Amino acid sequence: MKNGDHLFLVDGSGFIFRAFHAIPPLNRKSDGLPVNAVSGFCNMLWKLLTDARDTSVGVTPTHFAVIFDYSSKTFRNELYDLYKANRSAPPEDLIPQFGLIRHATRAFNLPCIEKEGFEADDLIATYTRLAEKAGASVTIISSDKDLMQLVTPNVSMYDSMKDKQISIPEVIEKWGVPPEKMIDLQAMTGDSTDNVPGIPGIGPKTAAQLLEEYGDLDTLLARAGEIKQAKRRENIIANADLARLSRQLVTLRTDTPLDVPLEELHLEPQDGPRLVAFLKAMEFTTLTRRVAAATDTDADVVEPAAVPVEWGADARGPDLDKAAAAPASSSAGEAAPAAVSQVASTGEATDATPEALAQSRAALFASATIDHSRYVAIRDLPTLDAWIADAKDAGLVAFDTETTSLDAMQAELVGFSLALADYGKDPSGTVIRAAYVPLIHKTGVGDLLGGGHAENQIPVREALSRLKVLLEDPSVLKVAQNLKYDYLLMKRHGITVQGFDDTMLMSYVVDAGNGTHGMDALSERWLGHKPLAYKDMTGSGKSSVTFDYVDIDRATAYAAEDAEVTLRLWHVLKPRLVAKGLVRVYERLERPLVPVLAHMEERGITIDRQILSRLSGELAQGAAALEDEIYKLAGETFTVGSPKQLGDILFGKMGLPGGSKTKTGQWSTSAQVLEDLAAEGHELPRKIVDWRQMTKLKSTYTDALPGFVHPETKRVHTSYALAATTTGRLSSSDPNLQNIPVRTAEGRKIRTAFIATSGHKLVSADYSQIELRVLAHVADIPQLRQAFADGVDIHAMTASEMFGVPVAGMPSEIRRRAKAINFGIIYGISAFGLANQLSIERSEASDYIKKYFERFPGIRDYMENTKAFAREHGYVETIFGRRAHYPDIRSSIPSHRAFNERASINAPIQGSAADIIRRAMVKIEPALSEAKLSARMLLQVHDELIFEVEDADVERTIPIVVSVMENAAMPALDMRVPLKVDARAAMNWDEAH
DNA sequence: CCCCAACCGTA
DNA sequence: GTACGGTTGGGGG
Repeated sequence: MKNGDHLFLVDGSGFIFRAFHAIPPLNRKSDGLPVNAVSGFCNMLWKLLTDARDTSVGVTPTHFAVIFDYSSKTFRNELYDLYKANRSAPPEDLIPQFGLIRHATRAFNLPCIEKEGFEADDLIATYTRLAEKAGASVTIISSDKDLMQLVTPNVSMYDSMKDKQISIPEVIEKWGVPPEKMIDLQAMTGDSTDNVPGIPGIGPKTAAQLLEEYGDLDTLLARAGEIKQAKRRENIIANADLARLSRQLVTLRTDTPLDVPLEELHLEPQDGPRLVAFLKAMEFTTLTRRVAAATDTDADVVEPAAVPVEWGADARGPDLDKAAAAPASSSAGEAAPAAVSQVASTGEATDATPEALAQSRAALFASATIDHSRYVAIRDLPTLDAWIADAKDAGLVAFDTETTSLDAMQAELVGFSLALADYGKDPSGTVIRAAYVPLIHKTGVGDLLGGGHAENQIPVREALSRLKVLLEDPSVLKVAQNLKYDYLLMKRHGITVQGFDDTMLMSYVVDAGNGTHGMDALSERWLGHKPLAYKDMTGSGKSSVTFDYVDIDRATAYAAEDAEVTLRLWHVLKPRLVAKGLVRVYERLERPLVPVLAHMEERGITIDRQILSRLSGELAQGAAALEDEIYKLAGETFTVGSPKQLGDILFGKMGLPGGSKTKTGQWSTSAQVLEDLAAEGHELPRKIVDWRQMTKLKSTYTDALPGFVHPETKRVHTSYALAATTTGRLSSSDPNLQNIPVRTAEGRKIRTAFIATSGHKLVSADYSQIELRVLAHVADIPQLRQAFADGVDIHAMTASEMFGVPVAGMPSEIRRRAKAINFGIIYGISAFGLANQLSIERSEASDYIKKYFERFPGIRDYMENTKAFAREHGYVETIFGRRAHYPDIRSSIPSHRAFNERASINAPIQGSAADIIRRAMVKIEPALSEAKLSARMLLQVHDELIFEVEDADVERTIPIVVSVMENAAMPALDMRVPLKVDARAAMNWDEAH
């Protein structure tokens, strides 16, 4: 080895642990062998061997080795028998991968180095110093802090998962000390994962500070008596020996006897067939293809290698070894003769009634095997036209799009898939066929530059013109999973889908509360089939590609399968909807909301970035100033945002009385606890509360929102989830516009940044007390009904009933308590919760509840009846018949049971209110267009709708919106309580609200 | 890279 | 005490 050479040393043992946790589970298709870490390892090696210059390492290796730990017992155990004693056994799925990774290393033609009695880190240290002495530079592929002591101007580390080089400045940035002081720092802080003791109470911050002051550990120990803080001084003096022992443990040995001399680490050329054989055995198709291409190997003629699998001490049996050696299954999708897959026959009778036919078809569609090899890619117009004609004949087609993004406003259409059922003479003759229409797939893989347009794809415009005819024909039922996404995407291409069903929403109506409603979950639940994973097509994380870079055969298997699964799910779910009497809920509260929400998302809302940027600056200044004061009060710097560190300061160092504990046993530092401490006159907690508010507003809102401004529309487009909650509420994300601050004056400033475009106003219309009104209706409480009919202050009325105080001149504290009780009722009240909310004794809260039930016995009846209903049926219902399931309501664990009881008391109230605003939303667009008004609905925040309205239309819009909302329950239901809506117009959301 | 815990914003 | 989603810190070993 000579000057200018570059040695790469991979910390194989470190990598495998980190990769195992960092990379999602990946199992070999043919036998389920876990291979996620092996996959990450192979991809990393390949990248370094071919592409190192393009990573942040920036150089090409001349020498290369992978280093492993030999076993857990090393010379360090002789120094300290507890070294690494608290390591638990590795996860079961990791065990076979240890051996596989060594096989992988050899398949890559790289030295695989380990030595009994030494850790990988010692071998790395020894090679590193030898290479350095020879004039070479070294890159250690690891992010382990234990190796940072090796960093010098010639030696750096590389975190391959973050593509981050770790040199001297990075070490200083992270630890506050240069690499040569890392040993002393680690000796002081210790390491709980390796069971290195260190000095108790000294963390990295303190250690760095002490090293800064005293230079090194020995000096510090010698002069420990000078330390001002009494506790710290005693600690260090008492534990000096532990620190010295720890230093021995963390010091890496640079004199490890080497079996493989440095010279033999010289990088040799790849053995293409050998590596391909290994990768084929692992069934890493993408990497196999890449390696085959780069090494000029014909992958088709290479047999998969026979790789033995070691399951460790408690092996799962030899059959896995056999399976491991078996050849990989052939890949799907090449020139299939026909796109048909036979639906399995269950021998069910074919009764003539529609219900019976549907039931027997449901069983058939649920029980077939899915065969990817039968899918076709449609790559010419005549074929597409034929499929569309067949879809029109059938009157039913499953439809799915493939795109470049989860964000429908930014996504580019890459292709689409269709699935059709030909029912045949009787159900057992039914066949499903599915096809994918690739539109803009590229050749080559995404991470190589360029990649041209793949051949034989129908031009997008032609395909869309044919698709438009199908999608806009209301007589053909389009079935999709999460149609809102595809609807919005198609709308952006000038296509308005008409005549559709959505399997996600069907599932949601049937099963809210019973698991999620994504396609993979539904497929497993109803079809017993696990569809191909999107991640397996595109990869994930930094190395992922967009779907247009997935090769067309694989894309066809994936996309056509999605359409087929959707079609099958529809056949299973539709009869269930009928059988449970939920068709009306689906058709009136779910399906019609798809276009309504898609339109709202497409419109978006304007935000004023200047306002946010100014607020951001103010918050940054405020937070920085508070930080200074916080450090001063704490007597040291620390990460204010870390509840753990904060807890140590407040309740350890400063000795303040701790309030509650979190479920992990940490002292809670919640706002409630800090407020209590502040009330006792402590300065620091108040500052923390203020700091938290400022940083919260900054990070969650003022900093984040501008990032959501769409590059073309210049507006913010949230995404509403229709099937995410158990109760029937919507949720909003990316960004969440349902949690924009309003309670504090500081927070409300953020709302001023939500503005109407010029010539327009924002109109906000919100239901007043809708949940209490629903409660008054469902529980039929005379006093509540009367109060709402009379329009009196409901909380004051409650207080008056309970405490005998007249409404006029009601003290605010009494009203506050009544208000908390009213909310508590809606939440399925408990004495514990009410006591917490009001900061009173539980016994006092109990008395309140008792009193409340005496005055409003109908509410106790409602709560008891609801619990009994939930226990009997496993679900509860809203006033419109929507169901929310609570499968754990019969749990034998009292706390779980109580939780489910409270939730099932809340669900009919929250859910009925959600149903009401859903009905309003469905009715509002037709009402506005009937009145020829320009108002456009933009946002929903559970009990509030926000519109953007031309100035001239504002006055006429408000009464229409109010009327639609107040009458939204009708005619389905005549409520015993009036609904009340307040509406206002202004330039921004803060003033309109 | 991903997940959890803690915290906090909304109705 | 209900229902959500987002951010940060910290762990994994």
